[in-house]
Order: sequence, then structure tokens, then C-alpha cells
Amino acid sequence: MDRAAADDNLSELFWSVARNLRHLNRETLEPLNVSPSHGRALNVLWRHGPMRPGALAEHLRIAARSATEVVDDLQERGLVARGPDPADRRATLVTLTEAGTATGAAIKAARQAAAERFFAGLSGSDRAELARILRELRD
Amino acid sequence: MDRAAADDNLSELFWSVARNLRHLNRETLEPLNVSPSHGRALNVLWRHGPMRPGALAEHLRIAARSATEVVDDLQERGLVARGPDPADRRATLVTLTEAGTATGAAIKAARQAAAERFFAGLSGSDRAELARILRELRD
DNA sequence: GGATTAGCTGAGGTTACCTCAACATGAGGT
DNA sequence: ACCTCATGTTGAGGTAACCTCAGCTAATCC
Repeated sequence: MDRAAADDNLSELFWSVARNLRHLNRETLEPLNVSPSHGRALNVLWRHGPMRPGALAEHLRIAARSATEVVDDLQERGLVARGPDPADRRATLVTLTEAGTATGAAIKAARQAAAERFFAGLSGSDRAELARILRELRD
Repeated sequence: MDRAAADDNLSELFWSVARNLRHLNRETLEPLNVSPSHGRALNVLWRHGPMRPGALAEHLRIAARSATEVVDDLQERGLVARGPDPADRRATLVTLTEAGTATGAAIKAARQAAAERFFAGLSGSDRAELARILRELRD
């Protein structure tokens, strides 16, 4: 009696799965003591290497003014350092410290562990199917 | 050279798809002029009918104190009304007004349209597969 | 009648953003 | 050398959507 609900269910299904994954992620990330926003920044730096605050802002899709603050916070926590940019002396390069690199790695590991646990229930073929379909949706 | 990335990719894939869907949702919801948080509340009321603020808070997983404010806002916008609960005279029933019902319906329609557009690229069998796998992940 | 429950309110706090205005410094073009 | 533009930083002030804690009323339940 509700044939229109097919796609609706698909997106709701999708969102409840997303919620589960997000919860799991949050839980695994909790002991690392980084807020989501700091985690995102660390991740970007971890994956792309040193960059200027402006570039970081673009990656995080936040305003430059806010990037300054994020960098300030991370610097206070000793996770990043500001250094000179050899290419432009006005600019600054935000670099991960050792602690920052370690935290970045820990974040990645935690994420991966969470994902593994999460998708563990699926058979190998289902995982492949899911990956294939998701790739189609992404592009 | 990165065999460890299999599950990681699955979750990253999942998140980029989620981001796409979220963007699409936000765009379709924008013209309706309801914030995400108000939208959520309207949705709950639309689907479950009149309820007490406390119940609404539970559904939204927010504190009761915050639910009062959400209801206040929606009331100011004329989308909900507070009425007496016939079962308990201490309690209040939050009910959708006509405008609120219309907005709820519009939200649902917009969501559905977005979902349809989003999943349209998939074949029927892929949609079924996806639904099946997602259901497994959810439970 | 006393404890409990439902809701509302005020005060104050947090996170993660935003804009606008101003400033220093350095880069690039003419 | 001069001017303009770009980069980063700072201060001030603001917003949304939450939170806790404390205190209040009115109604229900035992």
C-alpha cells in the first residue's frame, strides 16, 4: 500500500547505517581525546603533509579565520607546529609534530579497526558488491 | 601497495556517498526554510503524531531543556501548537498546525525526490542488493 | 499529605563555526 | 622605488544547537 516508499526506505536505511557507523567511529575515537574538528584537521595534514593555513581551510571547507583558530588549538596541544614557508616568506607552513603524526596514525588505525568491526558481519562477496554499488553512487 | 586499505576504503566510500546524499538533501531542503534541527523535529511529529515535549526530546535524543526551546521556535513560526494532554493535565501535547503538517509533507516529498534522483542511477537489482546489504549492516 | 512527575524558565557554558575591520609583512608588476 | 595584491593574524562580535544546574508550578499517585 506504499509503493512510493521504496526509495525512501533506501535512503532511510542508508542513514541508519550511517548513524551506526558514526557512533562506532566516535566511540573508537573517544579515547584519543581529539574533537571531531581537530581530528579532521589532523587527518588532512596527515594525508597531505605540511600546508599553509589557507590550504587547510580549503580542505576543511571552513573560513581562513577559523583555520587560524584550529591551528592555534592544535599548536597548544603540541600536535602541530608553525614554520616558515621557504617558497613565500609571508606564508606559514603548518606541520605535524611527532605527537601529531602519532595521533594522526592512531586516528587512522582506530577508524580502520572500527570499519573492520563494522563490516565484519558481511561476507566477502557482499563487501565487494557494496563497494561496487557505492562506487557507482559516488561517481 | 596498500592492501590494508580494503575496509578503510569501504568506510571512506561509504562516507563520500553519505556526503553526496547529505548535500543533495540539504539543497532540496533549503527552499523550505527550515533548519536541519527543526526539520528533524517536524519529521518526528509528522510521523508519530502529537506527543509530549519529553517524548520529542527522546526521539531527537536531546535534553528536555532543549526540546522546550525547539518547540518554542516551531511555535513562533506557527508550525506547531501546544495543547493540553487529555490523559494528564500536567502534560502538554505538541501538535503540528496546518502549516506544520504542510511543511512536514513538503520535507518528506523533497527527501523522497532527492533520494529518487540519487539512487536513480542504480539498476533495480542493484537497489535491491544495496537494500539487502544495508539491512544486514543495520541489524 | 507527601513524594514524584511533566513542563517551563533563567543563568551560564560549550563547540564550531561565521563576518567584518584592521594590521604587518612580503611578493610582483611597472 | 612604488603601488597593489596576497598571506596570515588578531580582535570584536555573532550564531546555532546543544548542554547542565537550580528553582518553580501544577498535577498525579500512593
